[in-house]
Amino acid sequence: MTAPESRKRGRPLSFDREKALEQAMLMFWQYGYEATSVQDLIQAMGITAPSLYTAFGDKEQLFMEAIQYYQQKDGCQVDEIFANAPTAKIAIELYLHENAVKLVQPSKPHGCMIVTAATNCSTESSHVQAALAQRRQDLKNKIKNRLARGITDGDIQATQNIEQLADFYSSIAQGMNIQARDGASYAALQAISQMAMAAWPD
Amino acid sequence: MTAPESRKRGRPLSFDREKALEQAMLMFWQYGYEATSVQDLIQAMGITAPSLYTAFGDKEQLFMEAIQYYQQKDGCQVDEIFANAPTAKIAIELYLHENAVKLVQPSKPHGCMIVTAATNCSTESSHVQAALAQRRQDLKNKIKNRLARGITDGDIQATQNIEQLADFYSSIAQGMNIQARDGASYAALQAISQMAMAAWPD
DNA sequence: CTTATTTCATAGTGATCGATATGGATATCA
DNA sequence: TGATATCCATATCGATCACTATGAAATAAG
Repeated sequence: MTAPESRKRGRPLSFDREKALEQAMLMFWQYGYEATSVQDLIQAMGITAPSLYTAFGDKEQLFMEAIQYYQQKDGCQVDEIFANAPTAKIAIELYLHENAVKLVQPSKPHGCMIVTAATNCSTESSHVQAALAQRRQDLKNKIKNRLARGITDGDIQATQNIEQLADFYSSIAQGMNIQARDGASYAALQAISQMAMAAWPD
Repeated sequence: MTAPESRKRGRPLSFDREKALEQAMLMFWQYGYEATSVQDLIQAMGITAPSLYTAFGDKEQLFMEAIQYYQQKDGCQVDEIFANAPTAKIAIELYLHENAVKLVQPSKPHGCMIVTAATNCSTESSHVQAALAQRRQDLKNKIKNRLARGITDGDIQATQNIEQLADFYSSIAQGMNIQARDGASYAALQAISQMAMAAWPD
């Protein structure tokens, strides 16, 4: 039903759309949604304001695309980790480790964009804030689902409170995020995640 | 050496300075430093812009005063808790409990102002951001000192890694903060703090 | 070629940002 | 009383906010 991919008609883009998006992501990641001005963005992306608006819609749509790009490139690949881990405990352990790695990547902003990029928002950007909160909720649900699979697989006792465990370990990941923002090293983050695993109910 | 408290000369303030400060704190607490405009502030405080500037200096000084007011009125009284707790473990336990209470006070913004109010900042407000980071560091140091007292008192083994424990429990407190921001109940926060205590190295 | 389509660069939109100049109002002090 | 000091109300400052109108430049289609 879809028409065959035809060449676009008019003048072609004079910049790499993905590279521009990456630069925008880095700015949003470091400074957050509202604190990053369009002026900051076009400077980092190396394009002019009209180019930004024709290529990405507006600031909010650009941010949403940047979030998506972040999750693909610099976020934890939690689906893959959870699918491949043999037990729920190992799944959480691997996730927290991956989290520690991603929170302090060299020459990238420290911390997690999903947690950090829209915490201080005026009422006008409440949907942006809500969108990130939803992504955090999605992660917590994935944790919960992986724990439930642990019960099915038999490596978690059925009496365990899955909801509570999911709350705890997503809280751990978010606490590690603040620590990373405040300058914690990879080793310090890894120590936190190991201590958190000591609370696992064997 | 200081002169006796003399009545001020000119026209007196027509508003309650402390109540105005409290309203400013609530705005900053909910929306953060940069996302709260001076317009928002004077509306909440019930005063005009010139009154704000003569009474509080500028937006940044008002914010700093609001932070101080927050720590006195709505923050965890950690010094008192740590001083009175009989053991380091009980000290941390009581602190996390107090934290849960303060994070979801009814008819107040959820979460901790010190953690939340200046996470998304442009470069112009980097000193505000740094000031809050310093307060978070202060708290971690207080935790570390209380743990060190535990070694002195004999309720923590001297082989324990104090630094690592302090990192972990301040990380827990900050993770609980994000959860509270995202709508966690007091019961859920309390469950997180109890799970964190399960990681205590007895 | 002409025409249609899209992007580019320049310049500027109204709105809001934090902060203030001005002058009248209200207090204390002598 | 008059002098001094401080505050309040109005109006507004230049700068920046997100965003766009305009028209030239660059491509594809016919």
